Amino acid sequence: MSQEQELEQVAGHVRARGLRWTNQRELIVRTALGAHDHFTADELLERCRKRDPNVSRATVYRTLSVLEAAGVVEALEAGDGARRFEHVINHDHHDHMVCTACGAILEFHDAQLERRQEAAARAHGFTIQRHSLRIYGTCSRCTEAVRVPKGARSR
Amino acid sequence: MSQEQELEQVAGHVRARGLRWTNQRELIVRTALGAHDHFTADELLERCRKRDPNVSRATVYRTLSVLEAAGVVEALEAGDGARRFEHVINHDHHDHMVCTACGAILEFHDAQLERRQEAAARAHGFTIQRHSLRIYGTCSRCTEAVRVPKGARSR
DNA sequence: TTACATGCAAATGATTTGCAGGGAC
DNA sequence: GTCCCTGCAAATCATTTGCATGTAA
Repeated sequence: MSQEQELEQVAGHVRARGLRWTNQRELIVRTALGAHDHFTADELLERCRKRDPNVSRATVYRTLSVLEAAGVVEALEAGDGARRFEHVINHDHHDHMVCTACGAILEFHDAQLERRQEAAARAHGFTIQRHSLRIYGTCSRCTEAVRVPKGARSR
Repeated sequence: MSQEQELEQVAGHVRARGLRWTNQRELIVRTALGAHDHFTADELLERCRKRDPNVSRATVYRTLSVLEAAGVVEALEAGDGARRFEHVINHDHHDHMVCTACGAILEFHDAQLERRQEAAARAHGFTIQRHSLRIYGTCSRCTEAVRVPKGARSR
């Protein structure tokens, strides 16, 4: 699915909620869809401002709320101060491994893991809406750098 | 293990790091060990102040950092604004289900789930330090309340 | 004696909000 | 025309920090 089609899809979600589809929202969504990383609200603001320096920080935050409620983006706590977002439109669900050495975020998916979670929830009479699994540790590069500090480069 | 013994153990951890064991720290640790819930820094402060109204908020935050580094408490993001803590001294590791309706936090443990996570990490060359799994949804009581709203009580 | 700890108040940083004007539908 | 949206600045809220003083070890 092209990004233009995704944009239309998001516009639909927004309008379906009786909300307005504005230039700012289009710019913000376009920028978010174009991001291939886990960005903070502030990073998104900076990227939007390269196209339109007048977008306000408040609008970015407000739009992120709308998008989160509409299931267009998801937040994850990476451990640094701010929340990070990723767009999940037409993306399969995945979990994250966060490298505490270099900050890298790896995405991974394990069907069996998902099933165990569902089973655990069921066993407690709990109805799952969503879940958040983050594994903290060191990525292969950073683990290697500690073990063999020869060619180790910082950060 | 009695709480007094746990207290001694924590005091040992703190002293082992070359840090001081003060009256404030004892009060804070005693209060944290006596808590059977997932408390915020501010809630802990309030509870401490019932015994000694002079404890400062800064000291509670600073002590929580020390305790977290020493592995005495662990933080979890419950989704509401503030971080919540629980003491994990002599407690087995567990994950959490957070009820988005009433705010209840259920603890659960699933050995197979843990093993799958380790396997996933291994497959990516990732070295695990710790992990955080939270399942959001509605607890059995709240799910029931929606399904059979007869005796439903608001919250 | 010497670091480390404490209380207070001020600083920080992310996020939210009140308000007056603008724009989507 | 009616509500919703936007930008701005100010407000919030959790958490951190500078500093002078206190105190474990």
